[in-house]
Amino acid sequence: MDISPITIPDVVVRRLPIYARSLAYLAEEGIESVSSQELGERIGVTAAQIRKDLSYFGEFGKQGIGYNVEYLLGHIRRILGLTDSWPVALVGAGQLGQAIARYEGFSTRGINIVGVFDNDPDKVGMDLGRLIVQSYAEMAKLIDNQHIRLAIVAVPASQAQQVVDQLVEHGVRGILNYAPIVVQVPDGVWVRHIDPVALLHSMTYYLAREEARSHVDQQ
Amino acid sequence: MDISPITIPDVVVRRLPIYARSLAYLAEEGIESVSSQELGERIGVTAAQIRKDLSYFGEFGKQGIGYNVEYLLGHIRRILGLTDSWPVALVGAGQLGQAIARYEGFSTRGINIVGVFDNDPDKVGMDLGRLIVQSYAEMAKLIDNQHIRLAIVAVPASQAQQVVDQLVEHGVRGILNYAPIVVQVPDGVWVRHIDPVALLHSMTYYLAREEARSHVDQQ
DNA sequence: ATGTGTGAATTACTTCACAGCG
DNA sequence: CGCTGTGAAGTAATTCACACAT
Repeated sequence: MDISPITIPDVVVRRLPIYARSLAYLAEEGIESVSSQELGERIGVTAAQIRKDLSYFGEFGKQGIGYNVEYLLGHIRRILGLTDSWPVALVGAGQLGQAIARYEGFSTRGINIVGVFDNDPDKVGMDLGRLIVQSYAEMAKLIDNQHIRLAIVAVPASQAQQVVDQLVEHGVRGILNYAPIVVQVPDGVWVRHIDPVALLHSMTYYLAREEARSHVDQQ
Repeated sequence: MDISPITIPDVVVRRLPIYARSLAYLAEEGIESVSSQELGERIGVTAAQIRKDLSYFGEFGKQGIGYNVEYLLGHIRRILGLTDSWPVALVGAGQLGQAIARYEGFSTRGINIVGVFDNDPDKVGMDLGRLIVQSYAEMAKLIDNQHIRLAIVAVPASQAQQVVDQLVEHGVRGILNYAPIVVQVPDGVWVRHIDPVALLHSMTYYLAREEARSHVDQQ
């Protein structure tokens, strides 16, 4: 029934934003052309990987030259659906939620936080500069009315699942989850997790082994 | 020269902290035993994957029963080097750095932020509750004296590389980088990146396609 | 010359499926 | 029985290497 034959591997989709990010810096620097080799060195992937990844979507380079930075960046942005900015609901107005709400780096990259929500009555009404914390009731209305598809969850782990359930119920289809818990969502809903502690733990593994090794070496 | 034959795939190492996190919740709930099936359902991986991952490190389960939660958790913590807490330097005392400094979830999981540093004279001296912002000169001293191996970088992209260079120079071997740039490090130094915008962009890809599809369907 | 785009080869990762143990 | 641990089988992802375009 569906015509599109090949689905793009998720690993590739996850790399595209990194390519876009690096290309944006190159554009800022006024660099007009870049080879897969050069781009790869900047972001720590092989040239072949970049070429292969891009080949899923078309032919954007010129043999013997490389890629036109603006041209490729425009294409990747279009592929990622970043031609318009995306309205995003932010749930949780604690330390982390406040920092996210105040972070300037979202709007410059097509992410527009349109509401901050918390169920703590003490937080509702709080002024976060550009935004004022609202209740969950307002959240439901906003998502419905403005057709919000993306949300950031920055609530404690104990509340994350029920918040996600509510978001999904109202039509959110992509969730960036800062709570240290794997949330369950139905098919068709995307979740990405951010757990800084888990990332640190995946490094302590190597550091602990290195530490042990160097002690042995000293014997 | 080295005896250890098989090196563990990094994907496996990255999953261990997720297993540990989930096991810690199970322990809190008072659950004593868990099967790979049950654990897998909680965290969204297959039972076979969990068993295979664990098999790299030993045999921790009992046939017909499953895994003792405390026992397995203890083993994973030991594997990850989490028997003692890790001292960590935090660089950058902006909105994000402040939120990280105040976050309670580090200390409960073996990560102890022992210093916050910023090169902005206006920020140095700032009271962040448990910690006071110090200068980069103090940072170098602390890393040297306390033998700090882990750092969190929460400075603007433009400063990230030079901060990382300094950290590495003083002996830091694991870096959690919040700056939206891929930093270059020598061999033997580990870096993990957190870029919420890139994660959101990897979801807009799917949402944009879904959106387009539903419009076609309506014709 | 230089650097893309891509099938083929390789390597890495996941899942299967079942022997064996409690 | 139920569920682990694990070789074998099956997928997926990456890298190679080269024809071809500029």
